[in-house]
Amino acid sequence: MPDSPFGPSFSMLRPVRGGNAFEETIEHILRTIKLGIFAPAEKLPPERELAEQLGVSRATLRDALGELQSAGYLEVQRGRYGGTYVSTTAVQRQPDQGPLDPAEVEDVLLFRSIIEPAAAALAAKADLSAAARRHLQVCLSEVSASPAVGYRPRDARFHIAVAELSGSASLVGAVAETRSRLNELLDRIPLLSTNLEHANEQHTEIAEAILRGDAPAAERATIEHLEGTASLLRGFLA
Amino acid sequence: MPDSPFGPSFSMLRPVRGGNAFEETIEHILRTIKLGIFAPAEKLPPERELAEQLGVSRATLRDALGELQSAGYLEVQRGRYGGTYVSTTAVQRQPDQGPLDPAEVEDVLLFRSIIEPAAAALAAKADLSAAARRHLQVCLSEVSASPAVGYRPRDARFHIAVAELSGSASLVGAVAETRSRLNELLDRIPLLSTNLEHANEQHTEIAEAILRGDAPAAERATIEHLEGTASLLRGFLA
DNA sequence: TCCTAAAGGACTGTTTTCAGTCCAAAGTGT
DNA sequence: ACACTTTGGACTGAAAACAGTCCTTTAGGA
Repeated sequence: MPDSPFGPSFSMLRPVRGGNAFEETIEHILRTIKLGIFAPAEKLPPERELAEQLGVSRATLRDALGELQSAGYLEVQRGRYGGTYVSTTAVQRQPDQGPLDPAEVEDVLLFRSIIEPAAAALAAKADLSAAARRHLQVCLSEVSASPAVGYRPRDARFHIAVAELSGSASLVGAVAETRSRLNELLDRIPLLSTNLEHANEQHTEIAEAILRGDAPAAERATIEHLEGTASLLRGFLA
Repeated sequence: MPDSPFGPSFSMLRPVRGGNAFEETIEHILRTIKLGIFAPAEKLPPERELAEQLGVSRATLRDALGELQSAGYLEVQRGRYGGTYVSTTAVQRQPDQGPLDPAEVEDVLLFRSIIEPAAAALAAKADLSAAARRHLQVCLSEVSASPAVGYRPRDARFHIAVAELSGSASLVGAVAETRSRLNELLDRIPLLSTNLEHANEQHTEIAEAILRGDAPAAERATIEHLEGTASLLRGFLA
């Protein structure tokens, strides 16, 4: 079995784990915030519960929460009916002005262009409950009404909502994970308001196609929408 | 933001890590063997190197290797030019006769039906090097020539090879991971030799379509091939 | 024949992570 | 007012995982 460009390497040299539990926990929570899974002012589960869900000890979780708190992402209230809340005053993110890695950009865009249209098509084919339809509409209206500040998490939330309607847990995971990688890249380029308008129109088109059960249209609209992000991102490669 | 069927739950309650480093390492190495990434009689990298690649300490890695050794998966030779080798005498796997989880079966099959045809189509569109073409042919001939014992790893290897030709690292990862989940399911049902013949024909069809750059044919052949596995597996759900 | 290099084997002390326990704060209801 | 409950906060001892060091085996070459 040759080793040069193929061979064992690719899946073997991959680290078994991302890092230590402390850092991984910070990353994980930060990601859920940036993906809009926890919106500002929303309450996280109690520490004991969250620790169990994340599979880390409460001590480790608390270290992570403490870090995020002092970084301004979380606010904590003690006592009964207290808890940990996502900070409403969005953390001022200074654009991470590292250069974009072209290979990473292409990889994310390509993978995304495979799974997201498929998710949209599946969602359109699915037999959606009333709650599901409402969920999509809520996410759509929230992203449409969003100002530039705080747009990205709501955008991500919408795309994940589409994946959720597909009914495939693996797809949801893949879309969320890929979106997270995409966010890292988008954080390095400016947010243009003309893009937002286009995006909002396309989001509406996708949602409508899904709600009326038109799978090909949902797929096509998603492909078009992704192309917008793709060319935007590619434009900043040069 | 409602919580009932959607909401935060899905990505938050996911454990940050799979378990302890020791068990994760065992799982990881075992998976690479079952995926055919390391073939029997093949030598693993030296412990020091492997430990670094996997991101675990050498002590932990050694614990895992020791476990796999006493389980019969690995054989160890000391001294210069020694090393850790994949056991040639395949471990007699008693069929894990737990019942199949229908939700898991459907999830794996659905996700697979999205990414593998896409990977095949991309591979066909790609501008393949001579080494790449040869790699695919080698994997094809190895799986075609394989007896029933040891078929699964070579089958997996072929599918992963296709994904590798797509040139998308994320796709390779997704295919490998999904295949690993599929293997768990396939281990619970018997291996029928008529299926092998069909599978071999379809593998050939896929490989030929890719090599002549016929993306639609590669995609179609892959879809057909996956349907075979899908109906086989669904047949055992009842 | 002996030396050397490359590999696995074994040990040690430190850091991280854990499970478990108890404390402190702050609403709610009687 | 008071007790109760739910939450975060703090501590402790044990276990896991780590990095680093040294030992042992073995084949090839001087």
